[in-house]
Amino acid sequence: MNQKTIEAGADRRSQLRERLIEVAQETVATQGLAGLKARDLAAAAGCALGAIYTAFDDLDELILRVNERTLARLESAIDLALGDAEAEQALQTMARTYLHFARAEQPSWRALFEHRLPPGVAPPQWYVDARNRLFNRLDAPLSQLLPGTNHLARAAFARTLFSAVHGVVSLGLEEKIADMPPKLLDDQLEKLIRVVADGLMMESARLI
Amino acid sequence: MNQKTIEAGADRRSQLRERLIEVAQETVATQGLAGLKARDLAAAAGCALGAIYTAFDDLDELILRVNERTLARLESAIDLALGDAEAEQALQTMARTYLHFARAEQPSWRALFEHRLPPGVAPPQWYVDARNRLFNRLDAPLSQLLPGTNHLARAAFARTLFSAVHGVVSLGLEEKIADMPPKLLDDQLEKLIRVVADGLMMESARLI
DNA sequence: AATGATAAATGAACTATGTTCAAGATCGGG
DNA sequence: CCCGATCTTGAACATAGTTCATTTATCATT
Repeated sequence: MNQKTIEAGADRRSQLRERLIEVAQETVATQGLAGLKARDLAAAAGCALGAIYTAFDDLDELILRVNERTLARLESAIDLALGDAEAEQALQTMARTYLHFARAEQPSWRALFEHRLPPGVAPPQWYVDARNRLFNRLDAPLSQLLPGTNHLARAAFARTLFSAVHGVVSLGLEEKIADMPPKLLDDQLEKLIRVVADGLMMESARLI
Repeated sequence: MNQKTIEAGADRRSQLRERLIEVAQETVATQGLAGLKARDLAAAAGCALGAIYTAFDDLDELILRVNERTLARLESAIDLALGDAEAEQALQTMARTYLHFARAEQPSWRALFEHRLPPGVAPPQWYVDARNRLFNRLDAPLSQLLPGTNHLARAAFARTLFSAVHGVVSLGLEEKIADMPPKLLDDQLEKLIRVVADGLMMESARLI
């Protein structure tokens, strides 16, 4: 087999991958992770059941690819919303955008956190990287709010703040706990950021 | 059939329920929700496969009962740790206890949030109540920190604060993102509470 | 104690799902 | 046009939760 053949094969496979990711993404967006079934997926993508496994090791890999795209959309939404706001405003905007994104794409967003790899299996590096890019978005506004702190400390707190916001959004949108009027959730998230920003400024002041 | 027979039947069934909950709880604690299989469960509890469905409608109901117990243990751990600490210290203690509990019983704790009911199915009231009891634990310290606020506003923020702490713990313990040294997580959680407590005091001061 | 009616328990069978792989289809080079 | 290498296919397998006809146990009555 010559080079051309190999490329043609690789190309067909990557076209199939692309189609499967798109179809899966659509399913996850409308029916959530639990709605993703190998047989339905194959039917919707117009390929054989077994073909899925020529494009991906298993459904976990496909799900991670779908999640990667969701993370990319989330990143875009945040970048778009950010503009050149600064410090507390930037944090407020990011938190609000995160909440809006989660609301607008609830099943896809939930899939980011619902999906679990088999025990002992580490997520691939490309996925870890995609996630870390999100945390980095917080670094600039935090360095404005906390001048003079070192990068590592800020990165750690950036992650903490992201997690806190995620927790509020996550449990806030979960009806299992108690349904929360949308306005209340908006306000609570804003309050949390305001309180944290105030608290951080107090920390800074204390050190002077 | 007379009354006695009915009672004997109900009693046997409730003994079976108890045994199943205990065995399931053990499995969830060691292998997580994903490790809970109907056939293994029946074998471990020494009953027939079908007997599970005489005691519970389905595995979801059993899982909710297991989760109810986990929530009860979490409540106990928090009450025990609290003693009569006040305001910020109480919040710090609760957050720390929550983190410790999550670490000590990671699979059981994770099961609280991993488990999803089929779409459209609401959780039973007894489960919602068990969850709300947790949020209420935050009310007393918050009312110290925010004197003069009304109960509803405090309850809303109590939930927000719980969610924020949960987010930090949840993503902090998740290796999928990036593994976090335990000490760093401890410190970050403490910092978040300190910052929030400071921020809240500033809010209060502003109103005077 | 024996009997029959009623209830409870059982586990084979059914459905649904991810995954594999032997068999067939496809394709390029000679 | 044929051969061998490669890719594609979907039936078959493994493993789930759930059901229900059958078996077993229980208990009031005689």
